[in-house]
Amino acid sequence: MATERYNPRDAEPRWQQKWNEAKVFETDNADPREKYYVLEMFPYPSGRIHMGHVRNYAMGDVVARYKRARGFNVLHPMGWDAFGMPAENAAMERGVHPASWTHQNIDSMKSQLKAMGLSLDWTREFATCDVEYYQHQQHLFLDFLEKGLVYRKQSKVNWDPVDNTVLANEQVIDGRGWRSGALVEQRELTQWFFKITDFSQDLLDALETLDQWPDKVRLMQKNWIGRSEGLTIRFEIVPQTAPAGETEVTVYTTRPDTLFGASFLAIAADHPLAKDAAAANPALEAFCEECRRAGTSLAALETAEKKGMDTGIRVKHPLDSSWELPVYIANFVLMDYGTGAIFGCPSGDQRDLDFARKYGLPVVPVVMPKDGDAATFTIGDTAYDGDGVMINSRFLDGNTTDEAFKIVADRLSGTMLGNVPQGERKVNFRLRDWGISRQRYWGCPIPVIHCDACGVVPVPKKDLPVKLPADVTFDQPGNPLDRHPTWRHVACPTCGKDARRETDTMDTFVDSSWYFTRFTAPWEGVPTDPAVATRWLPVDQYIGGIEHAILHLLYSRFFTRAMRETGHVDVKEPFKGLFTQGMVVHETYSRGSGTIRDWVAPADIRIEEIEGKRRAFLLDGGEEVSIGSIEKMSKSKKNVVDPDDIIASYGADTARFFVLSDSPPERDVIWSEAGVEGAHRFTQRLWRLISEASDALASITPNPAKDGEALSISQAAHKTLKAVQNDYDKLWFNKAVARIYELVNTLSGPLAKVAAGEGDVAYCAAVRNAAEILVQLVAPMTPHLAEECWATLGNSEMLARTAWPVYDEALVVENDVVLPVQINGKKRAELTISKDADQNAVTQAVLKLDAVINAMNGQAPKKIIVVPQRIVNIVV
RNA sequence: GCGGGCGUGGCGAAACUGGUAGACGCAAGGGACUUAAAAUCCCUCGGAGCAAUCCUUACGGGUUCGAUCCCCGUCGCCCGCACCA
Repeated sequence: MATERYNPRDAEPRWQQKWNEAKVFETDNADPREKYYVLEMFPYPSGRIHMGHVRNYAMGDVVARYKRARGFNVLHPMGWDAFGMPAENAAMERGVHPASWTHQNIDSMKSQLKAMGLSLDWTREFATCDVEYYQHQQHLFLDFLEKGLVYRKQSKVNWDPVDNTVLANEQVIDGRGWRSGALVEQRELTQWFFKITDFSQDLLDALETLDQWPDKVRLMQKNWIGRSEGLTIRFEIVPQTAPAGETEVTVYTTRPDTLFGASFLAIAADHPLAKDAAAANPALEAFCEECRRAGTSLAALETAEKKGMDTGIRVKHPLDSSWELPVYIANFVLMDYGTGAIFGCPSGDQRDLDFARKYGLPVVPVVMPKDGDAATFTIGDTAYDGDGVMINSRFLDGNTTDEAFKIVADRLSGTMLGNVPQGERKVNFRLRDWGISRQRYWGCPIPVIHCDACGVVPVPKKDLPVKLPADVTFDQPGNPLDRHPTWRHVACPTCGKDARRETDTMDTFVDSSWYFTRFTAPWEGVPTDPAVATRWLPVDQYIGGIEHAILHLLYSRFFTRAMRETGHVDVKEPFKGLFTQGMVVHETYSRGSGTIRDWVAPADIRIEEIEGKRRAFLLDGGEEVSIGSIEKMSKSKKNVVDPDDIIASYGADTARFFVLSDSPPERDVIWSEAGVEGAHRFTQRLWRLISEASDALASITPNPAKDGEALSISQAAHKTLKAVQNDYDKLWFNKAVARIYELVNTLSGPLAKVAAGEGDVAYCAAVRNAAEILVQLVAPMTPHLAEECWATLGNSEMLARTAWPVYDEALVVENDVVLPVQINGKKRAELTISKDADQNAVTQAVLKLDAVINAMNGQAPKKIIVVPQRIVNIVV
C-alpha cells in the first residue's frame, strides 16, 4: 500500500508532547531500580546551540534512552554554565545587563534543545548564575575554609595599565591588552586559593581506578600533576659576590647524578635573590621587568626566546667548594615550580644546552649511553637526556645514572651546610594550588568580609546568600562591584564596625566542579542531600569535549574530595565513565585573501562538481568563491551550520542520526549537506518500509522463526541486536549505524513481500519480530521516528516505556566459520569448516583445496600456521 | 617550547587492536520506472593491467609466517598549557 512520507514537523512535536505529558523522563530518587547517571557537559549559554552541542547531547541521549530501555533508573539532567566573561563583554558592548543577556540566551537555547527531543529531566534544571545555586557554592566555600582547604596568598595577574583592569589570558594578545593595545604588566594581588595540592598524591593514585576513562586523559592528568622524585640542594653563595643578607640558594633537581656537568644556576625573575641582585643593578632590573611583561601564560613564556642575564653572583659547587658557578636570571625558570631555581647541566638537557651555547658556558658530557665510548663521546647540538653510564664525574664514573643519583643524594644528605643537610630527597609536584579569585562582576561572590579590626571574616552561614547586586554599570572597565555605591559596605559580623565585602568573585570552573552533584537533589535547602548524592554518584557516563581533559575534570575530582571531607557526599571520584567526543568541523569558504579576505557562510553558497572538481558559487550573483580547509565551526570563519535550520528542514531525528553516523564519536565529524541528505533518506526509507508492511503486520503476534524460509530473517535481526547492543555499550554509534543499515537492507525484501500480501503467518510473525527489533535499535538515535513506526506496527504502549528486546541465543550462534587461507601471507583461498574443527582437520582440509594445490605448484609446505577461528597461513 | 592525540579510496569510515584491507554510508557513472522531473529500485565503483597478477593504510626504515595495528625516525594536522568556557 502507498503511505505518506514521514513528516517530522508533525511527528516530532507530537511525540515530545506525549513524553512530556506522561513525564517519561522525570526521575524519581526513590525508584529502587539500579541507577544510571548519564551526563553531558552542560553548555555555556552563548545564545544559540551549535552542532557540537547537537553531537554531544545526541550521544548522551542515546545512552540515556538505551539504559532506560535496559531497565535502569536513569538520571539525565540539564543545566547552564551561566557565569563568565562573555556576558560582561555583551554588557560593555551592547549595554545589556549580564543577567538579562544570559537569561535570554538560556531561553532560546532551551527551546532549541527541546526541539531535539532529548530525554532530559527538565524539572532539575538550573543555571549557575541563579542565586538558588550559587548560595550553596558559598556555603561550600565556607565549609572548605573552615576545613583549611582555602587560603589567601599573593599571586600574579595580567594588568592592563591603560584600562586599569585585570585581563584573562585570552585577552592578552602578543603581550598586549585586547582592547587598549597597551603592553600588559604582571601585578601581584592577594587572592583566594583552593588547596588542590593537598590531594596531589591521591588525585594521581586514583587515576588507576578510573578504568572507564580514556587512557590519553589519564596520561594527560598524570603529566599535569607531574610527580617527580628529586633532591633539593642548597648552594653556598661565594660571600664576596652575595647581595646583602644572602648566603645560599636552594635548587630542586630530578637529576642530581649530573651535578658534575653543572655549568650555571638559573633563577626566576621573581626569586628573592634576583630581586636583591636587581636592586643594585639597573640592567638586571630592566631584564626582570622584561620577564614580567610576558604575561602570566605559561605557553607564551615557553614559546618565547630563552634568555638570561648573569647576576654576578657565584655559588660553590656542592661537591667541590673550589669550583664556582655563575648565577643567571632566566626567563624560563618559574617561581611557582620547585624552588624557583635550577642548576643547568647543558650536556643533559636541551634547554640548558641552548642556553649554554648562547652565553658561552661550558658543556661537559657526564652521561653517555651504555654502549658508548667515553674517549670519543661528545655533545654537539643535541643534549643526551637518557639513562646511561657516568663519565667526567670523578667518583661517580662508571656508575649508572640511577646509582649516581643515590650516591649524590646520600652524600649531600650527610654533608652539613650551616647545621642543616646540604641535600634532601624531595617528592615534588608540578600541580599548583587553584587560584579562584576573579576581579569580575559576573561570578559567584566570595563570601568573606574584610574588617580593619578583625581581618578576614567569613560571612556567617545565616547571612548567606551574598547576592550580586543588580544595579551595576559597565560604562568603564574594571569590576563594577568595586565601584558600587553601597554593596561592598557592610558591618563586620564579628565586631560590628564598618567593613568591606570581598569584591572578587569565583572562577567559573568552581561552578562546574559540583553541578553534577547538585543535580541529584536541586531542590534541597543545603548544597546536597548527602545520602541521595552518594547514591547517584559517580556519574556513570560523562560525555564532553577533549578540551576539558585536564582542568575541568581535575577540579571536579578535587571538589568531590573536598565535599567529601566536609560531609556533603561520600564518594571520591565524580565520573566513573568518561567519553571525550570530537568536534564538528566544516569546510570554509572565502573571497579575496589576506586582510581583505571575506568569509562566506555555507548557507550562502552552492557546490557544483565540474569535471570532477568541487567548486563553490555564491547563491546570490553566482560569483565563485574558494573552498578552504576544514576547520572547527566558528563565528569568525562563518563555517557554522545552525541546528535550527537543519531541524526545520529535515527534523531533529535526521540531525541526531547524522552526527552519530558518519565518524567515530571520539573523532571530528565533518558536517556536509550531502551527508545530512543521506541521513534523511534513511529516515524516510525506514518509515516507508515499515509503514507499507504495517497493515499486514499489525494483527500478527511477533515471533522469531526457528526454521523455514524466515530463519535467516530472524537470525539477521537477532545477530544485529546482539551486535548493536554491544556498540551502544561501548558508545560506538557509527558502527551501530552501519549494522542498522545492513539490517534494513536485509529486511527490505521481506518487508516488501509482506506488504504485497505474501508470506504465511509464521513468516509475517518473524518479519514483525525483526521489524520491531529494527525500530527498537534505531529508537535511541531517532526516537520520534521510532515511536511513529512502533505505533503504526500496532503497539499501544509508547516505545519510550518499552523494555529493550532480548536476543535469542540459538539465533546468533555460528556453526561454521570461513577461514581465509594464505600462502606466504597472501590470501589465496577460503575454507568453510565446522567451528570446532581441530587443527589437524583444518590442515587436512586446507591441503585438499584446489586453489591451494594450484598455488603451491607441487612444493611441500614448510610450515602451516593455523590460528583457530581466524586464519590459515601456509609457508612455502 | 612542553604534554597528549590523530593521519586508511574522490569523501566519512570498517577491519572483533598482530590474521581476508576498504564492511556500511556519501559522491560519481550506467540502467529500470515516468510524458517529464522528484522519489524509488538494480548494477559498477582504491590504482595499474585484456588477463593471470601486481601495487596500495601520511612518508622512510625495522620486528614477524603475517603489520592499518608493535618498535625507531620524518612530515602534516588537532587539543591543552592553570584568568576562554
